[in-house]
Amino acid sequence: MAKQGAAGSGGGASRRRRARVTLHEVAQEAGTSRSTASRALGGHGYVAGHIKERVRQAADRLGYVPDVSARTLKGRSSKVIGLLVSDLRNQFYAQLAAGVEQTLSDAGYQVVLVDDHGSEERAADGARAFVAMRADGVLLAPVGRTATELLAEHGTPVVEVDRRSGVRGCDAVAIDSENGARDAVEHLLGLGHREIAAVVDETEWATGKDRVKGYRAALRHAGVPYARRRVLDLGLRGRDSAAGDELPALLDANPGTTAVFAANNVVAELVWQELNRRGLTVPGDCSVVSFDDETWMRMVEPQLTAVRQPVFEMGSRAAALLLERLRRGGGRAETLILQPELVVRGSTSRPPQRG
Amino acid sequence: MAKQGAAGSGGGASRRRRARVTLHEVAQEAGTSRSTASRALGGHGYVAGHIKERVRQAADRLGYVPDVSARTLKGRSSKVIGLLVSDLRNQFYAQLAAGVEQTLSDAGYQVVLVDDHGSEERAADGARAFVAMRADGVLLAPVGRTATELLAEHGTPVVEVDRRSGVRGCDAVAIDSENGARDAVEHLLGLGHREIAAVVDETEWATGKDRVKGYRAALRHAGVPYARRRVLDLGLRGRDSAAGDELPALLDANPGTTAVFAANNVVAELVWQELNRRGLTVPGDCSVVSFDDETWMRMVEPQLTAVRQPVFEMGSRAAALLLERLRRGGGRAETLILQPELVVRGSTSRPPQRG
DNA sequence: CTGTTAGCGCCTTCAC
DNA sequence: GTGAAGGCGCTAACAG
Repeated sequence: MAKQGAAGSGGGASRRRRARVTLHEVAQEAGTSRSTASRALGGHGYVAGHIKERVRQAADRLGYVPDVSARTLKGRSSKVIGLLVSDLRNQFYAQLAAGVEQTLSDAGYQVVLVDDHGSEERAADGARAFVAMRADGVLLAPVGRTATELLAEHGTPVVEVDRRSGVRGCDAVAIDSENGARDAVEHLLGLGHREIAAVVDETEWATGKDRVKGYRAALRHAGVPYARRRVLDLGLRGRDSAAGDELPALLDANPGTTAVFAANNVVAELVWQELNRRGLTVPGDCSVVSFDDETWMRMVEPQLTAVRQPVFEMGSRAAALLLERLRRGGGRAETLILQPELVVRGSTSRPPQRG
Repeated sequence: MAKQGAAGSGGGASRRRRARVTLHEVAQEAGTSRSTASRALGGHGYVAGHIKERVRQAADRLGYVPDVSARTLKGRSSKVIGLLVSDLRNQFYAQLAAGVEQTLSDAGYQVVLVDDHGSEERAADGARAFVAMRADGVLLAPVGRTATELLAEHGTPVVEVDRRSGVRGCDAVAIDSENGARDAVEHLLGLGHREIAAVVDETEWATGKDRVKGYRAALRHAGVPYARRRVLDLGLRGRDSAAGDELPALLDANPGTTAVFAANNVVAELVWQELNRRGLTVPGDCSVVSFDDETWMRMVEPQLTAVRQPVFEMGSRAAALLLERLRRGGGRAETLILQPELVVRGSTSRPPQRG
């Protein structure tokens, strides 16, 4: 699989790390004291114009880059924000991270990324690392509550993204899952579907719970009876294993099913594949709606009807909220709810006529 | 789109950041000096067993977390590695980042993520930030050479991923693009195709250049003439705009085209959509091979024949190579070439018979 | 306007 | 075995 290639032009990697250029040397080069040099570069306090210029040039000439550790230690902000996601390979989190990164780097912050792979322990380790680095704040996408608590303990400002753990009221940004799910299911009901299955990942957090809530609300509102056996909770196992046989079992147990509501991109993928495997046509035999709209859903034929979540935006909004909190300091915790949007495409139609 | 939600349980976010617990306080609590406490926690030097225990407990009780800035300043490693990618929204880079993150966090390092959005300037800023943070090393995925040069200048170890800029021979990990492309095109030739179009993103870096090279090598080897007009270089514009009309123009100008080689996931997407738009069936009217295998390629019908790259692995290998370099210090620069693998699926078949 | 002084939190000699 | 002292690089007081 891998072979050792020819080495590069050589010698390069062997160059020893050069001694770092410090403010002291810049000052010497410019013929001033360190504090003056500091002021000249930092732009604070009084410095004569020509001196400032001289220092700047010296810094440039020497390739001076201020040392963040020293600055941070001195008590100023670290300009670091922690970002904890639970699976970067999932496009959802990748988009989220991209949104976060953009906003933060525009504001001059650095993003430290931790992927906990759904492990509460890794999440806690990440949180500790953020504290150790004196992160100015942290963004937390779904993980347990230990990380949140740990950070709260240390007084690090936290914004939760895509879920609300309810720990101390810290700030949060989330999608209106209940509403989105309700829209999706009402769309199916409006087309005439009555036996609608729901496939979920987890129902422990608000995210999953609310989607089921929305599903039930839509049914109730339409006077369609809710049946527990039509709801499958894969319990995060779906993420690793190939969902085993629970999904097939669901379909087998409910042969009358004419539509499936998939509560996120991971389960949508499983549903789509299972229907294909069975040779069922979509939407002819079975309609499908997904909560979350990924690339592949617009590439397949028919394209999937989906609840589009502004994921990138959610990331940048969360980052902005955190920055705002840093600026303002205290104050009431805020929760921002973003509305998703149902995009009707080809995977939903009227249910097949019963023979 | 967004509305202000109800505030949380209140007061939480307003808690002022508590004064950080320092080694000094731990020492006091344990009734020792700071140096002893330091040794006890660090596990270096001589400390009496019971004292060590006492210090540990004190630290626990107080929730002590050592300060990285101070440690870094003191001259020890920052335990930070920079990661620069050019587009986190692209699954390719997200996977790469995931691989990097996993390996580094397993090794106790923190990952600072910068997304330069293809801008050389942002890349340079990122590089400077890495230097400022005293990053122990940096991983660079495609960007110009300024970032690499800047880091080399400061003596920061760099591993280039998915491309080789050739700057000083720094370490690199890449996919064998030429071979992969050649495999893909030979597969098409083997099926009987003669008029094969190639669509590329860029030909400035080894990555794109080598894929075209592989394409040409396959043709040459099969004695099929190479025609410049069958090669389209979208020049990274494809990433932003909807590829404008260059792709349609390519197909119009080469009506005899029976197969397309798409040099990466971005162009593959464009090609797939364009063929669909034209109502051409795949592979009936036109075969398609993609370099890079994304989720959607296995969801569509027919599934795409693709050159699978071990992207996640490339990330973790690059990270491992960097760690190795940090351990060893100097030595010859190394380049690791990973072999991709052609996965034949449904989007390729024999060319249509000419009427 | 500029230089001197002090100290952020940690670790590492060096004496005891 | 343990404590005292110094300094990493920077900046905020304070003198001058």
